[in-house]
Amino acid sequence: MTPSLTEQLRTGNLFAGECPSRDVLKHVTSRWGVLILVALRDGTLRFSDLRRRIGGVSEKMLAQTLQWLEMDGFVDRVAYPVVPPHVEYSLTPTGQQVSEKVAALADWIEVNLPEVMAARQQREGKDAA
Amino acid sequence: MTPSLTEQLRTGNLFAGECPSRDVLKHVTSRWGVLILVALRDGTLRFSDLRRRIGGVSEKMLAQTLQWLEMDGFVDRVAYPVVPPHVEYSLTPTGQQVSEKVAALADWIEVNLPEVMAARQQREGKDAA
DNA sequence: CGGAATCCTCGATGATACTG
DNA sequence: CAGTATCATCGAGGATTCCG
Repeated sequence: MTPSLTEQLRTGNLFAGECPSRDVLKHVTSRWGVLILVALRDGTLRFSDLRRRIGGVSEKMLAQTLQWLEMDGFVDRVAYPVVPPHVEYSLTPTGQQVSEKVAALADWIEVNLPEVMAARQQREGKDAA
Repeated sequence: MTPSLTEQLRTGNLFAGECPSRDVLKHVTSRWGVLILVALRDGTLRFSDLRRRIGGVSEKMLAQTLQWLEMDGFVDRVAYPVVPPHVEYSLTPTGQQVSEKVAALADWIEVNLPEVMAARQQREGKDAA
């Protein structure tokens, strides 16, 4: 309970139901939010680039999730007034920080997927045993 | 595209829509999954402990999310055959690894919440400006 | 106490069509 | 190309009740 002296000032509290930090968490850990943040780590990408890169996203959800992340200050959107439209998305400095954490989680899952799958198998006949 | 020699074997691919890693990500980053994994870092907790600790969870979702995490091998469930029932939840070794990543993200959000809130304010009058 | 079962709501997500 | 608008769907999540 008592925060250590070295602990940074913790303004938000995710365990409190009404804390706005819950919204930020929701955006970042949303189905496509995670993948967008990870994808943009490679650099600036266009809308269609992201769409191709992230398997299964619809245009709608990609646009909406990008807006969430843009509102939270994680993603920077630059639209060039040309025809046809040209819009580039990139991570803000703040966005790079979150994406780092998110990517670490994503990486862990991708690397340790076999162990998780194995664990599920174990559970299969657990009751019967 | 070409993985570095030092890169660990990456079995899963979150960018592929059909990859089972998507399910793991869904469980871990679910609304309550994140908070459960973080809460259990402090040690073994009972069902009711978790319920009190995590503001806003319903019994149903707590139970369901715990089952997801248990199936994935992240959470260990021990039920003592006594009356009234006594069930303890704790992190498995694998679970401790994911929770580490998840907690890092959660911490970042809690600490940097002010900056995110500030970013949102900036966006407020963006169009008008 | 720790659920399981049931019913219900709403938002995330999807599919399609239209536009600057 | 990069959306927006609209309509439809599905499942996460919630409220309530019942049980060992």
